[in-house]
Amino acid sequence: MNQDDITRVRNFGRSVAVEVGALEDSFLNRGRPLGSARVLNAIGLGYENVANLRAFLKLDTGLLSRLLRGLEAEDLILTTPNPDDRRSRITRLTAKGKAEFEIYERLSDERAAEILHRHKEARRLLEAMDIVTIALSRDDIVFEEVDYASDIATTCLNAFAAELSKRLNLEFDLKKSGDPELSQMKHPHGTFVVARLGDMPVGCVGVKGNGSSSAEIKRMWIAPVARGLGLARRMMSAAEEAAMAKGITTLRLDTNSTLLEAVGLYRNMGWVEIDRFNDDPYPDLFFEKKLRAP
Amino acid sequence: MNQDDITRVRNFGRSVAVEVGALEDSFLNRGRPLGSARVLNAIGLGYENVANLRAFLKLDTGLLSRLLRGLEAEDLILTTPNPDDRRSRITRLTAKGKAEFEIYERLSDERAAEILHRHKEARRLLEAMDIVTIALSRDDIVFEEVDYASDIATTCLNAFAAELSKRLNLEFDLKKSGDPELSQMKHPHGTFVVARLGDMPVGCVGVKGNGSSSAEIKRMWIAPVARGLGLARRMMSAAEEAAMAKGITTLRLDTNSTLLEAVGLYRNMGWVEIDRFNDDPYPDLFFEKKLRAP
DNA sequence: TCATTTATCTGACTCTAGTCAGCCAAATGA
DNA sequence: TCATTTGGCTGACTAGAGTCAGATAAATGA
Repeated sequence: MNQDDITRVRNFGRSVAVEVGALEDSFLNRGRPLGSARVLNAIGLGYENVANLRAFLKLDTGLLSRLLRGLEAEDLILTTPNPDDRRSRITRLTAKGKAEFEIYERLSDERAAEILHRHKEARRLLEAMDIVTIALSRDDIVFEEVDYASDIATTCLNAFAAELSKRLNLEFDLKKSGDPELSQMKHPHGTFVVARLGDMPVGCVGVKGNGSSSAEIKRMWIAPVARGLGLARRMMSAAEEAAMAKGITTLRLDTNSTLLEAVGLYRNMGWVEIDRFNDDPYPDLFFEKKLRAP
Repeated sequence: MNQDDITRVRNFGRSVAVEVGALEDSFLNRGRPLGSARVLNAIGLGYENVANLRAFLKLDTGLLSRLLRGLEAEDLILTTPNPDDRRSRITRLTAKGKAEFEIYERLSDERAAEILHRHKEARRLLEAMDIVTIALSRDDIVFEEVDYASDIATTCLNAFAAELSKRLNLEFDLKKSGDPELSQMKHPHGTFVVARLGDMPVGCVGVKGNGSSSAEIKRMWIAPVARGLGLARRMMSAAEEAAMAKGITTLRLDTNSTLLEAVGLYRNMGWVEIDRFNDDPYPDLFFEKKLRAP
C-alpha cells in the first residue's frame, strides 16, 4: 500500500462526496429540510417505533421529537401510542406521507438510473459498486440461519452452482436434480446459513445433518464481489456455531487440494485431515473438526 | 436496467454516504467547523486567490470572507493584497496553518489506508474504486496536449504497450526501442493528447505529423477502468481538433478488423476506409478522414 | 404501594451555514 | 476624468441541526 493507492481511494472519496451532495440537494428541492426528509424516509423504510427511528438516525430525543411534530403538522405521519407499552410511540405514514415518500424514492431511483444509463458497461460498473459497498460495509454483514428453500438461499445456491459448473466445465443444475442433500440441511438435524448485507446475499454454507452427533459442511460459497474480506472464516465460524447449537460435536467436509486458500483456512481453523469418506470424483482432500463449547 | 440494478446503486450510495460522514466527523474532531476545515484544505491544495477559493468551494463572498477572518484569527493563514490587482487578495498558509493542513491530510490518508488495509485484495478494490470514480466524474475529464515525454504521457504509453503486448502475446517495449514514431508526435508537426481525471491518466492519443497536410493517428489508448463511458469518441474528437489547429487537413489510421467497436466508431465519426498504407503485420484495415473547420 | 426507570416531549439555548444589502477601494473604459 | 464595474468586506438576518435540563406519563420492581 503506497501513497498512490491512498490517492486513488481519496479521489474516490471526493467523487462520491460530490454525488452524495447532489442527491441531498435534489432532496432539498422538495422544500423540506434534510432532517425531516431523512425521518420521513426512515419511517417509509419501516422504522415505525420512535426508539428505533432514533437509533437508526442517531438523533437526540428532542430533535427527533421536534422533527416528528413537524411532519405531523404537514399531515405526513400519524403517531399513536404503542399498545404494548404506552410510553413508547408508533408512527406511520399517512396517505399523503406515503406519496411524499414515494417521490423521494423516485428521486433516488432516478439519480441511480442516470448513473447507470450513461455507462455502456453497466454490469461492470455495478460489480465495481458492489465490491466497494461490501468493502465499506463489511461490518454490517449478518449471518443467519434460513430455510434452504428461501429466496435468499436459492439465490446463493444458484450462484454457487453456476460458479461450480463454470469452474468444472460441467452442467451442475441443483434445481433440476432436486438435490436430496439439501433436505438434510434443515431443522432439526441440519441447517443452512446465509451471509447478507442488507438484502444482498454475499455467502452461504450448509450443515448437512442426519440426527447423529456428526454432520457435514456443504455448499460453502462466498460471492465473488465479497472476496478478500475474510468472510470465509466468519462463514465457517457461523456454521460451526449453528452446528454446535444443534448438539453436533463433529463436522467434516471435502475439498480439493488445488484450492490452496480454502485448505489453508481449514487447517488454520483447527480442521484436521482425515481419510476419504465419499467417492465423489472432484474432492481429493477431507477434513474433520471436533466442536466444543467455547 | 431493472429495479434490482437501481437498488445496487442505491446501496452503494448509502454505504459511501456513511463513509463520507465518518470522514467529516473525524475532521470535526479537530474542533473546527467543517466550513473552516474545507477552506483551510482548499488553501493547502493551492487555491490561494480568494476568487478561486470561492469558485472552488462554491461559497458566498460574505461567508468565505468570514471564514478567512476566522482562520486568520487562528493564525493559520495570512492574507495579502494581490500585487497585480490590489482589489483581489492572496491567502497563504502560515507555518501553523501548514501543520494543521497536514493533520487533515493525514486524517484522510489514514481513513483511506484503513479501508485498503482491511481488504486482502486491495488491487481489486482499488480498480473497483477507479471504475466508480471515473463513472461519477466523467464530466470532469479534461483533454490536453502534452509532451510525449512528460510523466503522464509516459504512464499512458507504458500502459498502452503493456496492454498491447499482452493482447498480441509479444514483447512490445516502447522505451527500449526508443520509438522513432514518438518524435513526430510533438510540436510543430504533431502532438500528443492525454485525457485525465485530476492526476489520473485515463487515455491518450498521438498525432504523428511530418509537416505535410496529412498526419496519422497513433497510440490511441483508453484506460481499462475508463471504458464504457464514450471516452474514445471524445478522445478522437480531441485529436482531430488538435490536428486541425496545426493545419492538418487529412488524418489516417490503421486498425484491426477484429476490433469491432473501434471500427464502428471510426465509421460513425466519418472515417472512410482506404487502401493499406503500411506493411505492419497487425493492422488489416485502414481509414482516412478529411478535416474541415466546424 | 411507591421509588425508580424508561420513553418521549418541551423550552431554552448554541453553533454553523448561508443569504442579502450596503460599503469601500481598486481597476476599467469611454 | 469620472461613472461603472469588479473584488472583497461587514452587519444584520434566517434557518437548520443539535444539546441539555427539566417535565410527564407509563412501566417496573422491591
